[in-house]
Amino acid sequence: MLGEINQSLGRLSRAEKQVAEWVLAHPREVAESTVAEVARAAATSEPSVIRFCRRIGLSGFRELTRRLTEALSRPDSLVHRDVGAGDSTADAVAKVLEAAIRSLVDLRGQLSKLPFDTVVRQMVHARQFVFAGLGASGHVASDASHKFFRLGTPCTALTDTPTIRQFAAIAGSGDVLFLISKNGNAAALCEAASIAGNNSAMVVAITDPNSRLAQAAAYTFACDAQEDTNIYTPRSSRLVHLTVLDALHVAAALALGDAAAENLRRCKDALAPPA
Amino acid sequence: MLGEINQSLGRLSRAEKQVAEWVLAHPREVAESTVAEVARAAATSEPSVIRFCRRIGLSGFRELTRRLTEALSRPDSLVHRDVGAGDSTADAVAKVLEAAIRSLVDLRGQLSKLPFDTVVRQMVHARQFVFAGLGASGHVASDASHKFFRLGTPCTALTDTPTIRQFAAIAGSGDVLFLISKNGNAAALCEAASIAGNNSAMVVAITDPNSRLAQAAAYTFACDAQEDTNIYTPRSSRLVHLTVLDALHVAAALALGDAAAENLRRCKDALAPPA
DNA sequence: CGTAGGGCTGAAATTTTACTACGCATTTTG
DNA sequence: CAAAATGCGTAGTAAAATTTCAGCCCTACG
Repeated sequence: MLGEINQSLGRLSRAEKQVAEWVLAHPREVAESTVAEVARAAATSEPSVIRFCRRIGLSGFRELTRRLTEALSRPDSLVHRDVGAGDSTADAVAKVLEAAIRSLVDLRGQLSKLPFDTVVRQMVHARQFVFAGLGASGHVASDASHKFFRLGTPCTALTDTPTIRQFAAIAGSGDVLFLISKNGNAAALCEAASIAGNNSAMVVAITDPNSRLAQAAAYTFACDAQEDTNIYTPRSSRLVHLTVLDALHVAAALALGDAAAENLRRCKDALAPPA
Repeated sequence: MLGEINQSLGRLSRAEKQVAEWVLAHPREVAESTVAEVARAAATSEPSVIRFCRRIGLSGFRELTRRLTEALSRPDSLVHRDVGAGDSTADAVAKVLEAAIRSLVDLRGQLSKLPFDTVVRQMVHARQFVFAGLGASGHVASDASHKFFRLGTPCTALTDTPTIRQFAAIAGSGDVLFLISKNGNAAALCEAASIAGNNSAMVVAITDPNSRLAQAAAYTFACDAQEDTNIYTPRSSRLVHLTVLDALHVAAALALGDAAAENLRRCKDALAPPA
């Protein structure tokens, strides 16, 4: 849809082109707007908006909005563009959200390559889970710990370098160490991975597949760290990491069976006591 | 969407139920119809159609058609089923991911209703940002604080009840208090919202729109808390909250202009020093 | 058994929105 | 340089969405 508009840009007259450009730049807003609003936004008149719709082969404005909502509700049809200094609030918000959705859709496309099965199988017998991350990934680690402890297996989150180093030194068989990092080149994490691995702990990295950390870990959940040349780009990787851990959590709960289910139920009741 | 209608069937009156049933039976037709046509097809009057739309939480008929075309053009119109004890690891992982994507897509559908513009405009002049949340939302608050401080405005995260209470007591003009909660019925947060509001701080809630907290706050980012009857369901609300805050962060950065951009750039360099 | 009240309903009025007719202006062309 | 043509926006029209309001039915209570 948006592609077709782009293609016919050459055949349009001045006012129509103004409309087309606004539609291309703000499709989601247009999908919820009225003719008058679009006309004002494109600095032209209402008839020009209608004429634009006709020119690209639609029956009228109603069909334009319908087609746009259709096109935009396919999660995979997003055209990701970076946020720039000229963007309006609505533009920026929309772009951030689309980037977030896209990163999860990308993850979905790679699911079959991720070692969920293997890792979960080993988690069932673990003595404890340890989640380690620095900076933003530290929050992800805390969140994970906060979630996994409900399964009944002991959990900790480590969010600073010295503590992670110390844990790696005392890690042992039965310990599962999750190392979370966006681009996976923090030296402390890589060293921790090797050391803990040598101590026969199970080391799982959630990071970029081409990183040093990924090499050092026994298992890796590959989450491509798209380079952020743009200062405004938020770290969508956090979302991906959180979601991977969510999935691991659910899968582990299932693998652990009734005992874990019972623990989860009790946790739920503890928050909202049943009458 | 269709599921929500089905769910609220019980709460509808006779005429509204007729409309609901017609919509459920012929969603595709409704998406392209007018109010009059639907009224006639459902053997009722136009106002009843409108009332039906309002009753299920929409702003009017236009939004009903928009939502329907969205729902119908979604490639995975497979009904999301909860994770169950019989699921394989791969099934469970796929479902978790599907739910995560869906929650963000839903958020995107509601973007225009969220007060990004208003809130950002006031954030520009803020003296400090304070993010408060309990439990899992506490991690979201920490993450937000960790992110917003890069703009140059002072930031804190409060993640326990007594601290939140104390801050509300001393909050003042120029302070922006973000209260993050999944279902928004924690008493401490609600009280903090009122108290801080009375102290002329700006109170922004990121929570369920029907909650007490949403009432108590000056501005609300409505994130529907889909009830989790299922013990395995992870809290997708975290993802939504994080993403809302990501968007706010970027929008605020743009609104703050060059000074914020410069701060962001310096932060980036601090992590990866340029040669 | 009657009546007051509340809520539901649809006819009609109102407002909003999409679309059309027409004349002016600018460009195009012989 | 004149005549034609094309495109543009003002103003109007038709249609659609939404609100208003009076009647109705059902319930509650005297």
